[in-house]
Amino acid sequence: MKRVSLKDIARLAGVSPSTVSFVLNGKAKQMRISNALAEKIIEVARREGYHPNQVAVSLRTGKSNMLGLIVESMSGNFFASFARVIEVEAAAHGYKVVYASTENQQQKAHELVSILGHQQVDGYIVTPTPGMEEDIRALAESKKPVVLMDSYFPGIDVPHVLVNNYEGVTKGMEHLIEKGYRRIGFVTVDLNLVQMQERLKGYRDSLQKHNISEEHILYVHYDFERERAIAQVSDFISGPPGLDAIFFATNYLGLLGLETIHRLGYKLPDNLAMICFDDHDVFRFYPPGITCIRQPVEEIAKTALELLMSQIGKTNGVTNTKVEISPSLVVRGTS
Amino acid sequence: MKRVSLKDIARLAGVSPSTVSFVLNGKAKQMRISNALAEKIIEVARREGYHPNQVAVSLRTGKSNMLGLIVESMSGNFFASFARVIEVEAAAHGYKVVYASTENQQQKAHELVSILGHQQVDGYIVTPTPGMEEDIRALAESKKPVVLMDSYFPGIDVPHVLVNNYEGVTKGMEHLIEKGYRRIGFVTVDLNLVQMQERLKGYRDSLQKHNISEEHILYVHYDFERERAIAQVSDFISGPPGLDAIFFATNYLGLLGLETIHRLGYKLPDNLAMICFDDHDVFRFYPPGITCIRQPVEEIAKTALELLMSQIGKTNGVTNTKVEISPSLVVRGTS
DNA sequence: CTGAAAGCGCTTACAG
DNA sequence: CTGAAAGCGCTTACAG
Repeated sequence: MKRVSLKDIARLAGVSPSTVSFVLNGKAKQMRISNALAEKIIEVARREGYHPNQVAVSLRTGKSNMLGLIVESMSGNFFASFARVIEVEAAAHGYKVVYASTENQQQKAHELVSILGHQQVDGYIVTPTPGMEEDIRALAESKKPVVLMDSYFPGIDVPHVLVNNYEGVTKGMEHLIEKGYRRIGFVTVDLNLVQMQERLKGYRDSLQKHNISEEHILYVHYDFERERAIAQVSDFISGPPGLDAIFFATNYLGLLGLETIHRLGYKLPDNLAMICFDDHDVFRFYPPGITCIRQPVEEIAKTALELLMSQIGKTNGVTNTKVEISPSLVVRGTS
Repeated sequence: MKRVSLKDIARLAGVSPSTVSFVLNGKAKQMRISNALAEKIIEVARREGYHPNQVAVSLRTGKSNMLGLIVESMSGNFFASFARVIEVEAAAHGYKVVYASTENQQQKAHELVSILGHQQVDGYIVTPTPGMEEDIRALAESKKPVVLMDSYFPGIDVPHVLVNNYEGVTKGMEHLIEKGYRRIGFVTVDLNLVQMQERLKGYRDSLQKHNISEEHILYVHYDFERERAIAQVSDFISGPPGLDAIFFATNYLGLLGLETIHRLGYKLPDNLAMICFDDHDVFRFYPPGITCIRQPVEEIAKTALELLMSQIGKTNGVTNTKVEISPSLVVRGTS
């Protein structure tokens, strides 16, 4: 049951460990080792079921072949989809992924430092929360490969990839306006995040572009209880001024909208249109007919990983790259 | 920007690396190192921001302080909740968690072997799928700490923890019967999994116990397209024999039920009751009034981790332990 | 073409 | 009480 080591293979093949290492790492040619010998070594390794001890490799090379994925929360469909894509893509590059969720302010710093401190990962993909600014800065300054996603810090030069929030909202607004809606409410959250600002701007610019002067914005408080938020949303939907469409600026807000629909017994004000900026996959829980601005998670994830890989590849510092992915408009059909 | 090593600390403190190692690993007493010296060393380490290189520790000790969590799918609320609990609990024991999802048959074996082969994790928590039987057996035979959850293989002696499926279904059935429902349909999946068998048995035994002879079972085919499944479920709900209650045996089936509700425009047959074996958290997407048998994810996760830790602790072989957690009945209210 | 040797950063018997 | 030394399993200059 003992694991076979490189040395074992060397002994079995009658060569030195160095030779085995060269062959198994594809440097046979380069080291001008005869084909016959190389094949023999490979055969022995295969037969004995040899797998290099990655821990030893890591210690020796200083690379762990692991990536750290730090997200806000592990419960949530967005994370789930995201993580899966990252995992698959990373595997294609020969990397494994270690996850950490920040959940709350305190822990996040700890997690970061802990993983970082032990230098066990070769790079990071992070969904930053407002409190992480300094951690990210530290990471960037120590020249660690990092990619931010879903948000970023305007003051820090780190590559980031996110959905084009502005475009998403304007797309949705165009859709509504084209269908004749005019009294369009916008439900957002009172958090000072850059992506929220962009979404709000999209709403306002769209109205302005079409000469609609009525602006109806509901700011849901960041950390109210759910019930209170639902009450707010419910009032917003049902009360004056008699909106004919509602735009939910986030996934979570859309869910509050869904709950409101439930509460109202699925009896919405006549023809009320609902549209929502969707993370991912919550979509399918909405009733048919609801429109969503879908975040292209797969694309975001893939892009983030590419960005990270290119950083790891060159190792010579990090350039600030911003990639914005276009979201698409999807109408919840009956399938 | 160079990381400080143990040797650096030793030099700075004017002692040998061994002494530093002893002190930092809490073996000062045991090695009868003077308090003064120990404190000095600790102070130097703190000041220099020393963190041991875990890779080196792993190589030397043969322990990685990492756990492998292998699940069927990373997208899904069950995984998300589960993973979070495991992560937190593992951290409390000083372990990190590496995730891998099997998604499909081919990859799973690969993943397993790959992680296992590189001996990078100290133990495994696995949600087994039918095809993994041999992998699990191999793991168990090599005396690796493993805990199965959510399912298990009757033929393999590996500790496992799962919800008490039988109890869950009977609980739900009692609930329905008590409320006067008699024509209760059971929607299940035609997969030969031990937990499905137990759920079905719970349904049948409950009927029998109350002398209800009408058995209405819908077997939804394991890998049909979604539309076809929905059609089946829809027929089952609306068609003869005029069921007055439906029991969905899994989370996924419950979602098909939800979709059916959507399709029917929320107009269910009069007073039709729906009950569903819920993984986790999908619950909140259902309309109010629906009853769920809730899997206590947190408890399952914690138990699984405890089981794993105790195995890792003693290292002397694995005993077959089965832990069944009681699920609870929850009615989706308006909050 | 191939091997002996150093070294990645630790831990831990072993010898004072 | 404390230090010198071996060794975990690899990779990679270096020397033939």
